[in-house]
Amino acid sequence: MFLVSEGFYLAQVNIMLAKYYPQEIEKKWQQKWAADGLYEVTEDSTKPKWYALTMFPYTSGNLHIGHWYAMAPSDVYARFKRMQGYNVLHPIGFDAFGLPAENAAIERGIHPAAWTMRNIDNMRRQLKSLGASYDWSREIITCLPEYYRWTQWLFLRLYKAGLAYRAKAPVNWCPHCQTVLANEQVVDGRCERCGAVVTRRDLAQWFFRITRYADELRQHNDIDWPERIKIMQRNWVGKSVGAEISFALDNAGGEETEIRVFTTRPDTIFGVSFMVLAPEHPLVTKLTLPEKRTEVEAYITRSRQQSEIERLATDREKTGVFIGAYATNRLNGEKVPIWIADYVLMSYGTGAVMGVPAHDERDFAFAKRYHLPIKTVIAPPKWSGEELAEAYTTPGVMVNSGRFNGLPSQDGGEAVSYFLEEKGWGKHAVTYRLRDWLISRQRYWGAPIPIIYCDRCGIVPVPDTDLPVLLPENAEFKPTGESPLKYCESFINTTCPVCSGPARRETDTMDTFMCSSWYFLRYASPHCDTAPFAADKVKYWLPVDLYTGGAEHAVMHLFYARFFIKALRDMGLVSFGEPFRRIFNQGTIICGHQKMSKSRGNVVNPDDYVSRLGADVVRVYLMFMAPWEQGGNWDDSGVCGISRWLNRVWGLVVEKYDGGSANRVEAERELTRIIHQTISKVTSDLEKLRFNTMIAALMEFTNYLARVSKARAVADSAWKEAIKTLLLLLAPSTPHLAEELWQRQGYPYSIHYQNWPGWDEKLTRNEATTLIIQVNGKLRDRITVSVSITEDEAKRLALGSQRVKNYLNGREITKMIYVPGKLVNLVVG
RNA sequence: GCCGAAGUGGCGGAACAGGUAGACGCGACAGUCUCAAAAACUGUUGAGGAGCAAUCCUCGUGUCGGUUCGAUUCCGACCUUCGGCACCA
Repeated sequence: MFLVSEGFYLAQVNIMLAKYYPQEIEKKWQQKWAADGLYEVTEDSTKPKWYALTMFPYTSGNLHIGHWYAMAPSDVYARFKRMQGYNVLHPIGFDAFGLPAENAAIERGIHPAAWTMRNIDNMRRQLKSLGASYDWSREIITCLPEYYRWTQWLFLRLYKAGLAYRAKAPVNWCPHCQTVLANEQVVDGRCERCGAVVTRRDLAQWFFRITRYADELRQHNDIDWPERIKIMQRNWVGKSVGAEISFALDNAGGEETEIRVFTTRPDTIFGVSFMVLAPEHPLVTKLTLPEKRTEVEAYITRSRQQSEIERLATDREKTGVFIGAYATNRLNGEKVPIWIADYVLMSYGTGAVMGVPAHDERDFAFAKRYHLPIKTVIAPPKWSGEELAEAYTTPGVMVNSGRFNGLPSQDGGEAVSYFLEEKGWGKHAVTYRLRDWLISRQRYWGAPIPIIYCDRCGIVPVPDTDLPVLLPENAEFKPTGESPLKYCESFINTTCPVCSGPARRETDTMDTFMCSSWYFLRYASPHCDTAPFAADKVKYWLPVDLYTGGAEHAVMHLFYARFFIKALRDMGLVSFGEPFRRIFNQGTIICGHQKMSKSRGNVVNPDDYVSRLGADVVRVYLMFMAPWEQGGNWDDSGVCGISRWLNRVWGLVVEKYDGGSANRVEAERELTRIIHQTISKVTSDLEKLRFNTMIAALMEFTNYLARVSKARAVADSAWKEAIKTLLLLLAPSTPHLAEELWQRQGYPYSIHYQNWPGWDEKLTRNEATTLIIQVNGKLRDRITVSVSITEDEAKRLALGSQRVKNYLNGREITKMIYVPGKLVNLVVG
């Protein structure tokens, strides 16, 4: 190890030039790059653009090695693209509003703004030490008024486009965070942030009409996204195609005449033997017979008390209550009993289902439990009229279905739907699982919703000219279950922009996912003060070419951002419909084969390694330990291996090479071949984001060069060319080391704007190869041959091999397989 | 339960349009240097076996089958791990 104590370093200072001392060169180059604005970019129509974006970090205080894992390889790729001649936008910023900051600030008794800004200072210092090629002049911080002014502006655009509305609805309430949550932030009935069990509340809240884009959000046309994320988004939208069907009510004197249900299986309508309403369904109180009232009300109370988790448990036995009323299946005139059961959800479809026990597992279980009739109307293959042992849910042929008998399920469903439409008893229908996005939060640390309530004028949007609606600094922000802004008199009291009468401000703040739904647009013109973004700059830079980050945002950030862009497109504010052309999810980094966590005490702090070993070493190690998408295990001795390697690289370049001028054709031809092979391998690995094998190729190249150096095998000029290539290939991965050695070799500043080396395919080809000789598929001999060997020659060599003869034992060869230039397989009986 | 990804030396991982399994690195062992240690450098390192030796043989990519001249790679079943979905009518 080159690790040295400070004292030792000072004593050895006279030999420093010969040693790799990353701390020194890294600081030096970082300062120079910053002073020169090396990575600051402007629009340039002469170059192709590349927008390389890494998900911006949340301002939690300290960047851990997981952040590095997200940022180092993506920076390597951005640098690679820059050397390939792209005009690369590689920005960074901070996602700064939100609950964790607020909670942490409360715990520590300081203001969230102070806490957040202090964290940003530290994180900025950490990020700079990584040596990433960020354009710091474009830094954005979402909690500053100059940013959230435009978040509010965008809220108002959505409001004016009819995409933001206020409604009273049962919403998810996190009792720990003391705020409502969007559906996307509830995971298995628990708060996505803190894990508390979520309860229901009826509150008037602001929603975004994301459901209007349900169909488009299911499609991922012309974008290169991980299959996993596309599937999650599609599942989240949850599109179901089927029919909405009306069942007749004939309760004498009642005003209600029908129950509407949604089904994906209109072909099973003749199998309906009961109806089920959600306990919260508005018809329940109207239809329940007096003698059933007590029992029904008790059931409703019980299901209300149940938590989401209990209600969502799938292995629970189905329960329900008959309410005493009947509905009529208009297709066959049958009267069926109406039940309520909590397996039917008010929030989906019409909140009512038709019970077809023969062809639905849930209905089957329910019918068995309450002894309801099970009537087969879709015949399984080879069915001969016997009772079904379990629900038959796959397609079949319609039976016991009157005029529809004999139709296969698919066609039958269509036929039934058309028939219903004809009669006015129903229609084709599509239902989505996706709900509108609830964006109100009853917490302090967020952008205020720019809305004013006036007794005379009602809901009045804040005029653009009055933006931003500033978050008051002096508010008491401890959570109470209501927005802290409610108690801030100076904030809440205002005048109506329409009638100038006294009015009150909306006191809720916005979900922080709103801030991150458009930040990638802001980077194009981060200081624009007349609009959230300058249209021409967005036109130049967007969409993002490669967006990298964790997979945990599949149905939150990535989903919301897509919605935003589609809405902005429809308002004419942007000209594209997808924000991110390609998405790549890196894996998770662990330590000691366990997830890193403060409680386990296994959190790896990059600062320690950067100060001891250098940022270049950390960058390379993160890339080398495993494929990027897989994540990996942080290992202290592994990182030392990288240190050793970079030391050897340093030595190889700095040491005097004296190869004379002798003409050594063979060795130089081999060197040329290996250089070209390495360029080819490194380039294609980088394109595929296969950083681990890219580094391995560079290590092999270094090992090879070490042998060449030791043998003084090639002339000085050839050696110089080899070293030049090595440095260029290293530049994206080890920017400081490469820049330093580049300068020492006398090349012009900066290596990071040099052209990426090209290669000649012809020169990568080997002259000799190893021919594999097999007998019955087992390796028996290897012979070095020319790559241009003919089939006959290869077979002759195979048959001539003494080792092969030992195996043949005089047996007859029945077949010979030849793979050109690679292998001969002799098959014997 | 359903869908998806993955199981390779002591460890992280290479190699898969089917064709030399274990690149590269870590660790370990041995050596050089040193009074010694660290660092650095050099060599060995899948398992088992034969030989003084150079060498050679057998087995080996989660398990069991199949296809094939040949399977880590393709097919089928199963086991394990990790993700995602899960009363959505």
